[in-house]
Amino acid sequence: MPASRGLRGEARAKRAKAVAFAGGARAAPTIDDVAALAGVSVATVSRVVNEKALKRASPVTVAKVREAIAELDYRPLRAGRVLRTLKSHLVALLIPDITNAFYSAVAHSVELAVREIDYATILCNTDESPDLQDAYLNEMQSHLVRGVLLLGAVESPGLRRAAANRLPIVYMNRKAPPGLSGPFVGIDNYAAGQAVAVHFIRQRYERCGAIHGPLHSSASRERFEGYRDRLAGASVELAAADIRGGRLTIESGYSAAVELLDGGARPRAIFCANDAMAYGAYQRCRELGLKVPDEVALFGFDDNPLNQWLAPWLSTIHVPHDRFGPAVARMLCAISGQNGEETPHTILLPFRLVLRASA
Amino acid sequence: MPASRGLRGEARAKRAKAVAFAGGARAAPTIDDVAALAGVSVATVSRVVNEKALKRASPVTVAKVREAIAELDYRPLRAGRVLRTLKSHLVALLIPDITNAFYSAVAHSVELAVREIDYATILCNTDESPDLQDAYLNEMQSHLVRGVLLLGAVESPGLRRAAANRLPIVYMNRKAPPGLSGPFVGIDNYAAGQAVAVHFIRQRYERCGAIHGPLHSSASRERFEGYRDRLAGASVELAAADIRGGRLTIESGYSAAVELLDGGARPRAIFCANDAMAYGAYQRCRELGLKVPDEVALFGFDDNPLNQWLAPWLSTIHVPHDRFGPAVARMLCAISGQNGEETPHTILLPFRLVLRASA
DNA sequence: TAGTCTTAGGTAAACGTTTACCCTGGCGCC
DNA sequence: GGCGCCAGGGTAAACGTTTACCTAAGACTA
Repeated sequence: MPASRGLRGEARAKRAKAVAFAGGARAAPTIDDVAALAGVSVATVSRVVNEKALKRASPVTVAKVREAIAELDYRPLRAGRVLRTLKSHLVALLIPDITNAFYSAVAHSVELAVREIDYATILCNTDESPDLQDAYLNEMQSHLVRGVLLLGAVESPGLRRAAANRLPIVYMNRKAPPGLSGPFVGIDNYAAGQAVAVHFIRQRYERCGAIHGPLHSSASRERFEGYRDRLAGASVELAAADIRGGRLTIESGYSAAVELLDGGARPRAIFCANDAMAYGAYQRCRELGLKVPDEVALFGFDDNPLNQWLAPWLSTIHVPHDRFGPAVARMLCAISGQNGEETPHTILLPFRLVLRASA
Repeated sequence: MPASRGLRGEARAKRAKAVAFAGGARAAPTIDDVAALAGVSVATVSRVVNEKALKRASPVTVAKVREAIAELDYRPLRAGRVLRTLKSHLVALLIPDITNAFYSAVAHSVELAVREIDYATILCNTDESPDLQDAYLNEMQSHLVRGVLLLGAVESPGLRRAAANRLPIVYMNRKAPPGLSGPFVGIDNYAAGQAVAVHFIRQRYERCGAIHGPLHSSASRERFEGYRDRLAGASVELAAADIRGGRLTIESGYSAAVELLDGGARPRAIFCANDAMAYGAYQRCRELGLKVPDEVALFGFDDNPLNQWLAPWLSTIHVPHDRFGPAVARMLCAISGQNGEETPHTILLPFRLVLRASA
């Protein structure tokens, strides 16, 4: 039925003419324009563009099409492709706070790795808020994202709904909330907590303290539990009075330290849930004139790249932020390529103790 | 012609049946499903969804539609809308390095503000590379982004092409490269550089130095020139020997400081192009046993939020990162709403000197 | 009462792709 | 010579929306 073909052709011709007359911004060329210029059908152009079924076109045809594409500076519109295939080339990165050095390092790694497999990253700051997380989860579904990279998941109704809808979610750093499950990439926080305890034990610190993060976060909880359990196993004192908790911010670390260091007797070493909290604790130590680490040793978590320059007094757990990206990329590939290869359920990254002792 | 209607209906019915049998993941509901359930036409559903021409539906119809939407958990697919309107709800944020504290603070602000006007942000790390910048520029055009927020533009052929294609670009922090123009949001770097000079003059520092950034970046260049010119105006010495340049990294700042502080005589104060470079310079001072700021005063730029805690010795220019987002949002609105309101060509944000002097 | 306006809503085309299917001509095989 | 097969490529439907246009029925006016 050439009617349809004719209509299309006409519409295009009209537009081309309008452009010629108006002399304004050139309307973006479509696949039809390319087909017309190359003297082939749109199907052929599509095949060339997608390098798919390329054997179905003779070399000379391919060349003609390529030439036309170059001449028109043709770029296939994503929306058309998405609508047709019902698959986008987008992933969403949900992140508590891009301002946090550790998270932004992970974001960097993710963006790089994901781009390599030809996806674009939508940045979503959740601010640890369940409502925001849900809003994003909803919106991302309507974008047909290929995956949601959930860095620092929090419990929320929308998360359960999304999981029920089979939205492909990869949990990063923090495992899925209780009752849910899904692929995870991150370190073994429990083991890391234990490692800190072992270090403290080796140092013969007799009285140890802890400033832990929110215990609803598996990451915070496990690193604290590993630390606590290992210490208990070695009969090193971790008194309730030497434990404080808070949010993973500098201010929160400061407040906790204010309480922890008020009396005469104080812990010889404190394990903080992340570097930021350790910075806050450090501030308090300085106010009290306590030398770090000689009088009070602080141990952080994440290893902010700035530590080397600005916090040479801080020992910490190095989390390999640059390996998050490749790991999630692997998972994304496994998820979309349903070809047998099972999606790995967990990718555990190695961590490393970084010991610093400068004044 | 009910044939078309019938076809659609049939297709849907088939799918629904398939789902019922397979019991697998429910296919996402479409606008047709909603229309069918509510007993109205798709046009009506669309009107309700878009709150557009809402007066064209009676309250009872609107209620019916809303109910159906809720029951089906319907979320309109972006791709359909984009294809039809040829407008997306996406903006691209091109950023040299999300890992840099200043840039990530700006990214945070942008994401927040842009989300408020219902856009999603695509994160693109350019790493200051012209090639990467061009690759992104291309890709973003095919995404039909509503705007490209170009933080730290670098010269590149693709940038010129994109500008010629009328891609709406907002230059942030760094102005458009020579020969190009476009809306800009950022501070008056020249004035900021002058302000630092004025401060040094007031402090009666007699010998001043500078570690500047890449001079092809308008931001780096202007802040250096403002500083240099103002110093010259007050006949304060800024000898060529006391000037070094480099990339905006800690390591680069360190190297520059190594050269600047090697001899016996040395500048009393050094203006660094950003905080990171100042951190590097600080490290060198410590190695040389020089007290900061008592023996060597360091001045940075950007005001990393960590400074307060980790670098109390660093005076700096506070750049209001949280105001970038609202500013670009305003520009984006002006760009898309072609209704008379001219796009402001420049939004200058206020800066502020932050003076710190702790040991 | 005929004409005009408004209100409420339906119809179908169009956006740019991809891809299942169809077609045609040439070649090898029996 | 009839047959199947393959390579190369075209046709048109379909993806889910939005929206210009159409319609029908009531309300108002002259």
